[in-house]
Amino acid sequence: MAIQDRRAALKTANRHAIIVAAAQIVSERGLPGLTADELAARADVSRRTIFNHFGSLDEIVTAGFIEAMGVIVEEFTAVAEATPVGEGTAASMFDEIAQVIRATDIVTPLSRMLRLLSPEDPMDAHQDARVRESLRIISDRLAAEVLRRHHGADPLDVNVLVGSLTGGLGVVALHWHVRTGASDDPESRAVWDELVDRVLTTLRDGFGRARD
Amino acid sequence: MAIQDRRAALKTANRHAIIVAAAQIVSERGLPGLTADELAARADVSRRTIFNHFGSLDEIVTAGFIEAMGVIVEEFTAVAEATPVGEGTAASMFDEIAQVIRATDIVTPLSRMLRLLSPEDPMDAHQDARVRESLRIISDRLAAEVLRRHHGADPLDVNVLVGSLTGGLGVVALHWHVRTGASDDPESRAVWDELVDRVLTTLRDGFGRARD
DNA sequence: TACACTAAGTGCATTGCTGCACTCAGTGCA
DNA sequence: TGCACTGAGTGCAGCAATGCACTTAGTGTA
Repeated sequence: MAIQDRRAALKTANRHAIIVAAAQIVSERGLPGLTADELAARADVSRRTIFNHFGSLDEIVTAGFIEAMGVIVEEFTAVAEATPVGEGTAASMFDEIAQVIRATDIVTPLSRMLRLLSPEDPMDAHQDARVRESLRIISDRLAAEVLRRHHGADPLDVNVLVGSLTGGLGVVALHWHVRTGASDDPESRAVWDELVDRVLTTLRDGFGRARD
Repeated sequence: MAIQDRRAALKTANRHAIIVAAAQIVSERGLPGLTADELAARADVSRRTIFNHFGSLDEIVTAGFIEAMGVIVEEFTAVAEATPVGEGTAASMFDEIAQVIRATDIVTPLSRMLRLLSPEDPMDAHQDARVRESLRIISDRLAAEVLRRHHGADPLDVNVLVGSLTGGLGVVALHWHVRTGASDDPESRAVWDELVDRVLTTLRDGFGRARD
């Protein structure tokens, strides 16, 4: 990692300041409360600078999303690395991933992320795309981790496994958002755990055995 | 006073940061301790920027001197404006100025200024020029204030009066520097007051009556 | 319905900062 | 005494931020 010169450092810092300021404003007032002028003032840059870094206000919100996403990925990685390697069967790989998912604090960053979405219509196409993108990132990361641990595993199997899991997680996330408003409190966390358990159990036992 | 745009504001702030940082470094290590690299780091600008603003390191020290000078002038002005106007005789004008001088906290800024000078040789020509310049500024300011208050006063009389006073003050300042190292503490302040009293008394009573 | 206003976004020129390479002067050491 | 090193200062080009004017789209009001 090369040492940044002052220019690169300033550019990076300003980009970050814009993202952070946007997230704060949206958090306080919602998306309609985000204006370029106020964002510039809060980020301590000129308005023109905002558009030097980003094509639109919407893009900044997405960048905030991706940053929060990065937090989840980091957590996943740390927990995954601390999770014992199993036998390499499909079931043991599933259990490893399930363990990682359960052991990772997803609610904190997810709550922050989902609050960046419009509260009125969490299911609209644009925001759905954001959630999908996030899940693709997580999926890739998890698959890479599993393949790293199990050299002999068939990549297709792994990707199907991981894809199914994260697909289920995506549904959970949106369902949880609708149900709890993505607030971060003991009740919403209980709901999250319950929903996660449900999906993990269903996927582990298979859909053919569901709801005996 | 026009509102500065961000560029002008940054330029001003950087210039000031350089001056302040230089004063700090010199205060801690003396003039030989001032290097462009360290100054840049402390002022949080690039080294090249320093020379965008100033022609030399020496010029920065002088700028710091002039800034401290500005503080003295401001104090003088404030105290002078709060001092009652006398009858307009030479004696009363002298007393007004003497009152201003006594009522003004000169030691604080002067201590800071003199510490910017080389501690080894406070009397060398280059630094002497700085002190002279400072006294000329004060002298001009005082003379202007006296003439403002006394429209009927002869400018020559006023300038002789003020010039003699500030000349005497200059000697006091350097003598005080040699004697106390320009440190700012109760002892050095007592020395300052004693020296000032001495000069004021001598000038008020005249040299012919000194040391009865 | 037309107009005025507001705010996002764009184009372009300017500004001050910055990086880099260089010169010069001073210093220390073999 | 010559050389290597260090640090102040200089020249020049590039960079990112900035200012400013403009366009476009959306909204509200008469």
